[in-house]
Order: sequence, then C-alpha cells, then structure tokens
Amino acid sequence: MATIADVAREAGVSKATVSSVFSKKRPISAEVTERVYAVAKRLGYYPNHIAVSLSLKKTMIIGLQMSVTNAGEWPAFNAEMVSGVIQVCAESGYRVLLDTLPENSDRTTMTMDPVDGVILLNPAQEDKRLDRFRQMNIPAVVIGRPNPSSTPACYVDNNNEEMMFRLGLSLLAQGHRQVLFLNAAANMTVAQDRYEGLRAAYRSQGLDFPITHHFHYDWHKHPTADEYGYQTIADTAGLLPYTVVITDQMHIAIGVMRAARELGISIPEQLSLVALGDDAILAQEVSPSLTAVDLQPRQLGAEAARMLLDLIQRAGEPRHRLVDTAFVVRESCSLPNPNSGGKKG
DNA sequence: AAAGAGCGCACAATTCTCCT
DNA sequence: AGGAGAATTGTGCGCTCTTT
Repeated sequence: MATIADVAREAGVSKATVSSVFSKKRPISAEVTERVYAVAKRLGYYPNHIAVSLSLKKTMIIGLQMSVTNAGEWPAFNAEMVSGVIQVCAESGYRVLLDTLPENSDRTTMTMDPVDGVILLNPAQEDKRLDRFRQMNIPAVVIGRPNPSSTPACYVDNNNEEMMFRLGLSLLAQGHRQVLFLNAAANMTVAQDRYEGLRAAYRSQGLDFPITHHFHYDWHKHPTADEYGYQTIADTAGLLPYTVVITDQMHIAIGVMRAARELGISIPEQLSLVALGDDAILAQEVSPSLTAVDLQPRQLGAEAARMLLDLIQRAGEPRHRLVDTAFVVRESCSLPNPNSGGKKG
C-alpha cells in the first residue's frame, strides 16, 4: 500500500506538497501537480481516510443510530428516513454510517465511534445515549422528541400530539366514539405524545378515552409488530366495544387485518382501521387498502441531517423542528376533510 | 514466575514555521 | 513556489520495570 511518503519520494517533492496537491488547500504549480498525479496513479496511491481523519480531527462521517428489531424488520419508514439523511449528507460531502447495534449499558463495550455527529432514532423516556454523546462531545440530533426532563437536545419530530388530536376529531366526526389504540412501546416518548393528543380530542368533545382501549407494544410478548396487531384483536374482539383501530405502524395494521379476517369482521363495514406511518406500496397491496397518516419520513431525515451538519459547523443552542403530517385516505377508514393541515392525499 | 503499569514508538496525513 | 523538519492526532504494540 503506497503512502504519501512513497509518492513524495518518487515524485521528488515533499509530503507537504503531495498533501497540497490532493487537498488543493495550497496552490501548487501545474507541472508539479501533474508529476504527483502521475506517480500516485502508478503506485496506486489514494489518501488514507483514517490518517486524514486523525489529522483533521474530523471523519466526514455521520452516524445514524437505529435499532433493528429481533425479527430484523426494516419498515418503509426507516428506508425513507435514511434516504432523506443520505441525500442531504451527500450534498455536503458526508458519508453515513448506519449503526444498528442494540444500545447496551456495558461501558466496556462502548467506543468513541469514528463520526463527526450522530442522528438518533426512537428516543426512549430514559435514554442514556444523549448523555453519552454529550460527554464525548459529539453533536447529536434526535428524530423524535427526547424526554423534556433530561438535558435539552436538538430534535426533529412530527407534531404527534397535534396529529392525534386532528385524527381523533376526524374519527369522532365520522361517528367513531370507541377507538382501540395499539400504541408504540410504553417507554417511547412518541407513544406518550400520541396518547395525549388522542385523549385531548375526546376530552374536547366531553368524552373520556378509556384506559382499557389503550395498548403498548411489548416485544417480550409479541415477536413482531404483525403479531402484536393480530393478538390484540384476537384477545379483545367481542369483549371490548370499538369501531375503529389505530395502529402505531402499518405492520401492526396488517396483523389486525389478519385477525379480523379470521374472526369474520369486515373492514371497513364493521371495523375501521388507520395506521400511523404510510407505506404506500404495502397499503395498496392489501385489501381493503389501508388508510394511513403519512409521517413524511424522508423529510424528517433530511431536516435532521441539515440540523446536524449545521450543528457540526457551528455549535449553538438546542433547537427543534416539527414536520407536518398528512392523512392518506384509502378504503380501510374514511376520514372527513382529509388534508386539513397536511399536503398530500 | 506471572501479572500489571508505564513508557516510547509507529502508523499516515495534515499543517505549521522557517528557509531557499 | 515549494522543500525540510517537527508537532499533532488515537490506538496498539513491544519493551522494561515493578509488584504480587
């Protein structure tokens, strides 16, 4: 493997000159530049990324921390969100390192990762990751709302509370007074926000949202999202009164549909169904097609990346940004005034 | 004799000062 | 314009010395 020293020796110049030829940070004559390039080509020399990072104290790499479930599920939301991050990073010459290792509390396994900043997904109520990156002095942006009681952090999120309030009102306008809500895991801040929004909608109409109709995903109980949806319907159908089910994500809704089919419950005639998070291909592949709320994951990713790159260049006060959501009305649930506050239909 | 602590160096590139 | 030499960066290795 050729190094800068080999090229310098062969080209009859100093290491500093070779460095300047490649980085273009100092003007070098055309003749010397040509000579250096020719030698580099002959020796197969390319600047070593690790050595450059070591010297510049930056890696031009962004870490993207997102856990993969036990079942190895990769929802469309993740793919879209990652696309948004990659696009913005690429425009600024940054690469993206996808870190899917599960978070773990063993300090001996923790390393200072070779990244200039990180984007974290799915913040939990008690999320230690933010404190750790702060200790390491690595800028971080969260997608989702970090716990407000912890140290202030930069984040990009949907306005989940407002979204659920709007969805709740729309469902009430359709006559749905009994909702079954299959929420995310209890320790996720997003789960709390969405529940609060839904409750507020029902309270605003003088109704109470019964605790019996609110469920949390628990991976100890359900190996997959689909199973969570399936099992919850199987356990509650006929026992709890509800006319509509809201699921935290589309794969849960797929499980709900499977259970409904087996129980002879027709969608949407006897039971309406709305998924939070839209996978357009999957939603239109099933029958009936699934009504969903588009969380605009690509935009979430892009905004998070922009915020992080800005933070890397010039540190500043913690900031946040909210990304709009939009109802995508299909067959599984009709909603009035679908695009109020949103963009896409 | 084994284990542990501590030191110095190599790695590859950048960047600085001083010099021609 | 560009060369020489040194400092710098974090990690891992090899070595010596000390402790158990």
